Amino acid sequence: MAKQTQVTQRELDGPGTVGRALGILDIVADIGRPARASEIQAASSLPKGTVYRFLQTLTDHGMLSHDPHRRVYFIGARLVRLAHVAWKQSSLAPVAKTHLDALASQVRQTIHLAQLDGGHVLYVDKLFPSRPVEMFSSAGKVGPAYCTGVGKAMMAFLGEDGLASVMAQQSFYRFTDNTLTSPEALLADLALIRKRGFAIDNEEHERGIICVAVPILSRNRILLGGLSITALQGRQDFDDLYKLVPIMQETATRIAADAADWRYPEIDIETKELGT
Amino acid sequence: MAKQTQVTQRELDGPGTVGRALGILDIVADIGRPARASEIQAASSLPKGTVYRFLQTLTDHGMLSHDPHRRVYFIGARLVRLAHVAWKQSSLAPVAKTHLDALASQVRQTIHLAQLDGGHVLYVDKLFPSRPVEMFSSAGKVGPAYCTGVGKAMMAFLGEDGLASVMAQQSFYRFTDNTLTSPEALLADLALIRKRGFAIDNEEHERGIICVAVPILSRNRILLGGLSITALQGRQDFDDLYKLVPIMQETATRIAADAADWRYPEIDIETKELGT
DNA sequence: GAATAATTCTCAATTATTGAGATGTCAATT
DNA sequence: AATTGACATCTCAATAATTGAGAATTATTC
Repeated sequence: MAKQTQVTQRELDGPGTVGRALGILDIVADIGRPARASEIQAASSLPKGTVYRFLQTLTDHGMLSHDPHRRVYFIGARLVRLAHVAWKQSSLAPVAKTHLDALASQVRQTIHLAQLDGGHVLYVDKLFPSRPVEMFSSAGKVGPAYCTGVGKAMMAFLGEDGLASVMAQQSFYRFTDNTLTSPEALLADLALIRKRGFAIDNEEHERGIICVAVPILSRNRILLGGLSITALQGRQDFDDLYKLVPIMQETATRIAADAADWRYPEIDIETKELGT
Repeated sequence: MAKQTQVTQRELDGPGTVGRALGILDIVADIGRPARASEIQAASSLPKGTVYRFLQTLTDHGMLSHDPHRRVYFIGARLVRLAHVAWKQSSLAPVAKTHLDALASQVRQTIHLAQLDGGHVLYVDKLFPSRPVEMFSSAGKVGPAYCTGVGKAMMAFLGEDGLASVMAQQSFYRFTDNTLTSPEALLADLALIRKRGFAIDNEEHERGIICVAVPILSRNRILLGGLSITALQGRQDFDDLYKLVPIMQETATRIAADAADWRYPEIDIETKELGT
């Protein structure tokens, strides 16, 4: 139960067999390493037999893998396949790629592309100018919404209903001295962000890390995602970052425009080229 | 129903609510683009009501996303998060990374890292020397096993039971003139591969593409994955590729050795560093 | 090798799933 | 505009699958 990975407990009880099964899946993902059945059952609120049965079912269906030797279960490779599809069709990353590349070549700083998922920030792409890109290693990571630049930038442009739901899922854990730890403080900041059009993170999540972030909004102002540029406190200050906001906003606009056209292509020819 | 994406129909009937739900998930993934409910229901063998209910359930749980305007469902972003975990803990990619980088810098050719999943080849990493790396865009892709280098390299070193199951899932669709289109031909090739220790793909999947591939085997000869180097027919021939086999095998050995140590770390400190 | 923990199995009661059809909703067409 | 047809959602009683406590089995620890 690491503070970071605080994924709001999904409803594991009541009706809904599939919901419960997916809950097990989440528990395994939260544990984040191969886990024993007993451990998983302890983390769940379900009776022994049920959990063991679910583990078998999920394993049979490839959602989990099972190492009989060590007697551990872990997230199965089948999900990697599903994720490929997910990432391609349900994330902004493919659409944003060219625009982010362009941005990266200009600003030469770490850029994150993120979306909201279940009240948390889901990073779908990351550009780090010096090192090449690390594959999934950053895409797929989740982070808190209330204390990150992208998180706040996105929350600020959420509809009333959506915002309420996301707010309810924030833990307000104090990561640093600057972390906003109350709904009131956060809402105040969100109002400001909405007004000026971008968010800042002043070491609220991690000491020494500051960033600016802008939302990515569709033409009809629907929130699509967020985009941030990160810097190390000391090496750069907010005055430097502020200068980047216009170009970031322009990038966001371009991404949104492309997203409108590309998000639901009628025919999606799978990139033919593939090795062997 | 593209020929490429021929994923064997999973059991959608009989007992097993979760199985059926996951089947729906697969159907959506197979379609590969946002799909209407009716389309999904048609692809399934389940009655209307059931499918619609599953779609709602899966959407509620974030496995699918739903665009009410266009009335389409598509794979949800939540899977991207799960996949991050999957990729990290259930794929060879993180472990293999350094070794593949080393290999890439020496051979300067396209390298694929793959694993077997449900009878198909699941690519978990790809190194393309010239362009940097494209994120998920290649990881997560699936390909046929019977007509690709890695696929055959892996099949050749499968246990009897495992091989039977994988064989049963091959479509033997003829992609090119060289494609092996019968179990017999394939088995003969597998015997040869087992003997000499590596596989070749002589334009069996795609015209003009040739490759060599080696299996990645644990110390106790358990199949972990496969590794291939691709070339364009004409620019290079097999004599060139054969020269690479030793270094590939050495890389495979190193990966296997690391995998034994790293695959199930007791404590897995999530890479702390993460933007904002 | 005994003791303890972890996992699998058993089985009747229960309850959630089912699915055919009726109802509601949207979009295109005449 | 109004009608049509396709699509999506909802209803509800019968059914069949899930459930879960506990026993039996298997591994692991001391």
